[in-house]
Amino acid sequence: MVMAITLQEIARYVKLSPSTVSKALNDYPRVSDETKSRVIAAARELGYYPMAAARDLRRRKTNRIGFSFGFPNVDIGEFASRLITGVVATAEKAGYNILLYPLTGDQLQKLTSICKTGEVDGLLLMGSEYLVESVALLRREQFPFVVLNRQIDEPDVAFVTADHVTATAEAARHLIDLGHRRIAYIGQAVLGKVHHDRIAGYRQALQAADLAVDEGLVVSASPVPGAGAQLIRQLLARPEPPTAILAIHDPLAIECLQAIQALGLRVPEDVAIVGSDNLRGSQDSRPTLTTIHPPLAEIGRQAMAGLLRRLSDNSLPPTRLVLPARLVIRESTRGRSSPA
Amino acid sequence: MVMAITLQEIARYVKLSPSTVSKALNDYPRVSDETKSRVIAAARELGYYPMAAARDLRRRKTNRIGFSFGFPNVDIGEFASRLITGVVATAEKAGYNILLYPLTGDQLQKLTSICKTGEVDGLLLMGSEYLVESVALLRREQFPFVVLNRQIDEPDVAFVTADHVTATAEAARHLIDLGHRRIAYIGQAVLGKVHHDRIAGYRQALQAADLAVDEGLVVSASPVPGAGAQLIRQLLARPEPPTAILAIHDPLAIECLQAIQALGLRVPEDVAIVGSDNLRGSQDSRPTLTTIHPPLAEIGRQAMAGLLRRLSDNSLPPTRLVLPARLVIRESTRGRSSPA
DNA sequence: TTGAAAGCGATACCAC
DNA sequence: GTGGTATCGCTTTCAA
Repeated sequence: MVMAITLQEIARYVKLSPSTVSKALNDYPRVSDETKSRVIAAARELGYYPMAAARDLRRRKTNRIGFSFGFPNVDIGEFASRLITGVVATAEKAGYNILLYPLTGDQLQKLTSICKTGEVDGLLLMGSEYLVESVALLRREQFPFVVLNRQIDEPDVAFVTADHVTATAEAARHLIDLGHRRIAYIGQAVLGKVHHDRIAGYRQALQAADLAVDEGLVVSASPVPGAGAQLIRQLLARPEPPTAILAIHDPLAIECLQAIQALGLRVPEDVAIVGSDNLRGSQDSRPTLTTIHPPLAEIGRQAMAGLLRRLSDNSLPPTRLVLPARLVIRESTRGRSSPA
Repeated sequence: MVMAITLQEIARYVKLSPSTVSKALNDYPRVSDETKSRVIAAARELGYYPMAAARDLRRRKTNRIGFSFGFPNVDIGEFASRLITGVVATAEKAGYNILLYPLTGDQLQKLTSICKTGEVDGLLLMGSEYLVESVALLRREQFPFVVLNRQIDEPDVAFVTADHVTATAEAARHLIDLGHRRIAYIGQAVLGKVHHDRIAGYRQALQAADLAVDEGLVVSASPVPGAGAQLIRQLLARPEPPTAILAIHDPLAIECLQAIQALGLRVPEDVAIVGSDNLRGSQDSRPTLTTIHPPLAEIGRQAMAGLLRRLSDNSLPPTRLVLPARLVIRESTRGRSSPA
């Protein structure tokens, strides 16, 4: 890697002091137009780019934002990549770059180090098992951060998420409108708040329709393959089996769907099913899957924008956003139609 | 963000010079064990983490690796995220972090700046429209990099990719073994070398089976939705329509599959179809999709490992790896079976 | 084995 | 409007 040009050399080249050159390049107010253009020309000519480390050290600012996520537990699946896509788009426009922080091992220690090394100016935090402790830590360190896809109670914590409660209620109501009376909810307790939000939405819709909640129909699957299929078999073996299933995310929904079909039942005629997240697979399954679509890229964009706002003026109130999620109705509830 | 502890303060605290403290923390040879442990204890006690910018400046090394990708053209879909997952896993173990570089606008200028700002020690380059120019530029700058998922001719350029030629030949042979004689190839010319590699594999398999290549069956779709369906209709309207399709990637294959079904034909009975990349959707389609599985996470791991090797000793020969891709046979060629 | 001092490359304060 | 100089926090000779 060939030695790069420094600001000093530009200064010598144009016969000006380094400080003036710096000012010219950084568009300071009191530099003559002529000087400015001469310096800029020289910089371009010599192929000058300021060395990041030196600049960061002096400015105490890196123009980098961290994106943290559980790993390999959470890993960079389609879900995270949709978030990142939005994050990157907004960051890019503002001249920021994204540094990936997989949180393995001692997550809290990792976070501490992120705060103290000053490698990034702020952090986007994806829900992990230690979200509560992580939030507490970052708050204590007064490190700028925004939580992705989780709602946080503490009023000074910034977050951007989808409205899981309302979306789930809407999904349940959709099923109720179709005549379903025994609707099961299959969640994953490991998903924490999202899990509870969905249950809340589920209850809300049933109550609004004057339907009693059968607690035996509200279940949690462990996050291992096959757990959903197992639960489906148990649910459908009940004396009064459900006629519809709400699953906490699409892969689980598709696993359920296939388990239902394996039992010789038809979807949606015998059992209807709704997933969540609108992952690619939900369009490709047969029947295609009705699912909740959370605007993940938009969550990423808004979270990034909120973080940038906070960095530019930390007296601004924290960004606390619950974006609407919409229900995408497909064949798994509505009945088959001709392929789209 | 609360002011962090510096090495100076540790030094004062343990009544040693900053240089000694630095050496103790960085595990230098000639520091007494007692001093070392005292310093380490103090650092832990005071919650010291070295400031990244200062360290990077002095060391001329950041322990960061860039991951560049076309954006939004390429964007961070499932494909890129599988690569990144491997990259991150390997980087993490070696104490490196990944910085995302979406290449928008003037890609070559972006690359130049990546080289010269010294923000990262090396670069993983995902194929983009300007891959050839990008490679030339990085070579000229003598910046350490490895190309992902593309084979590069210049012998000193490092890359890690899957064997598209052999994999495509294997897929074609699979179809031939099933009795197919008129096999179409639907690619996307924008994918450059991969596109040509697949065609080469396709020809190779046909020739090996003494089948003539009907050039009318080798087509390229533009990368817009619906382009594949359009081509399918044209191909199937020919006097001698193909009985099997090789598509360059799964989304295109699924689009074709659905277009075939929309014409009232059955897959695989009337037309068989093979995709590539083994994306999630390929398991969920009906029928499920036979597809080529490139070991993307492994490509990411190997590329990262190769880059690290090069950074530790740049006299080592460049990592040039073509990893085997395997054919995953599912219902779209084999015929339906009971759901897995 | 420890310490003093130089310096990495930029920015920012304060004179002029 | 321009320049001198200190400084950001750390590593790294070199001398003791």
